[in-house]
Amino acid sequence: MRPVVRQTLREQIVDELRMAIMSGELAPGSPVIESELALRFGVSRGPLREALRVLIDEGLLVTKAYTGTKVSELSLKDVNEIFSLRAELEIFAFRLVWNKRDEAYRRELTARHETLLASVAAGDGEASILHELRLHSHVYESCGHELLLNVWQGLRGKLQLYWAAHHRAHGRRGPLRDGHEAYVSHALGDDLDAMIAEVRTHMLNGFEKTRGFLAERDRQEPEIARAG
Amino acid sequence: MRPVVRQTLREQIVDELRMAIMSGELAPGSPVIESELALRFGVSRGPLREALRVLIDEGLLVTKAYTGTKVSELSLKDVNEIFSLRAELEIFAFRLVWNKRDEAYRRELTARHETLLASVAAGDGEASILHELRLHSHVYESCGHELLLNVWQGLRGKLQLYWAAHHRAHGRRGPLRDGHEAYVSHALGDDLDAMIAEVRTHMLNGFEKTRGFLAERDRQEPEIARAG
DNA sequence: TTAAATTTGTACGTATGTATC
DNA sequence: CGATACATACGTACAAATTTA
Repeated sequence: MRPVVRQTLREQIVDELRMAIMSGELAPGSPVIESELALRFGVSRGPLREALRVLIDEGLLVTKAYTGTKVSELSLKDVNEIFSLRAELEIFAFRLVWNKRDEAYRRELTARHETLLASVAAGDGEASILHELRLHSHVYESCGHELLLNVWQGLRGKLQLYWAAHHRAHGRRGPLRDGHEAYVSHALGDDLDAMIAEVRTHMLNGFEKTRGFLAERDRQEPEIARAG
Repeated sequence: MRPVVRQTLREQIVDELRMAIMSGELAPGSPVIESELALRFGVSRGPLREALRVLIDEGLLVTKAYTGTKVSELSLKDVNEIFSLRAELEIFAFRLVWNKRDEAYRRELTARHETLLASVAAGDGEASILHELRLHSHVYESCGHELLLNVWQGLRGKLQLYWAAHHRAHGRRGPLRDGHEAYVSHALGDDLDAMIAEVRTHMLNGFEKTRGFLAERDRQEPEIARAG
């Protein structure tokens, strides 16, 4: 017999909804109506409302009392703040892990990079997003600082939400590039200061690469021009 | 007439419960039974469960499915992680605000320090906890980084929960000291590197001051010795 | 195994605030 | 401005699932 799903309904709903949001299946700005979702998931409104509350607290949904709930839309300021804070957190994580790096650390980091390279080579944008985040997660998982890992996972969700939207908007046309050779080689090397500099450069690049897209998006839909 | 409380019941419950937890009225480890609370607050299970979910996500409550919920108990590792992460975040905040400090910044910082000094002089431990956290909050509020402020407020809640327990355990005996003269004077000064060094020292001191208490507590209650 | 305690889930109704016509 | 539609917010009552003693 199977383990019968040892999760509460709320937990299952949270997982499925989070997946749907972060994959872009539920696009940023989409209305999220609890009565509809309850029907779709085949559950009552109680556990569904609790699941929504979890995602609201995570920042993946935004809600206004008595009015409605929708998937978060990230502003340029949000993305800037995510990248700038990420730089500090990731540098801290590398400082913590630096002298504890062992063979397992190096193997796993290399493996994740190769997985990323494979998805990039295959032109799979969806997978590339996941694998890039998985590559960066490695240092947080390795540094032994649970609180830091938690904070990172909160940022990670919003980043993935943004990138999924980015990817959907730009389609899967065009070749992907990796851009993590320096990151990985420094993370395996012996120069901590160089690693720190690389993280700062990497985050700046990440922000610059994305600001153009957001600026364009906000120009195309300046105010939604009161159109329903 | 007053604005009639423009809050939902859930928001009111979250605020009141958070206050009760952080003030120590609900001690760490205390069981939290939703049917009891619903009765006490005079509300139904719906909004109460949603309020509990918010506090669980904040880390102030811990829960196990189908079993129960209780107020979080911080371990030595938790406190260590909070202080170490805090150092990084607060240094980042000072970097951001450093060249934007104006007269309002200096006035407010000085005012908060004087408020703290007053409560210390009055021997009011409860108030001193709040005012110390308020003093440290200032740089996060001033730096213009909303995400950073959010992360800090998450940490702040757990810190306050811990300190309230600390204060209750040690009683209000003994004189309090402030220890923020160097912090404030550097925060008003012109040497950013000195400020950064001071933050690191300050956090180390904060952790060292508290580790003794936690070690003692864990020695007194080693395993709760299967006593109900 | 049973029983108790607690959470978890369902169903349905009403109230309230918001937005829009 | 008023009326109305809509979605959330809240309440009650009951049933089911899970863990622990």
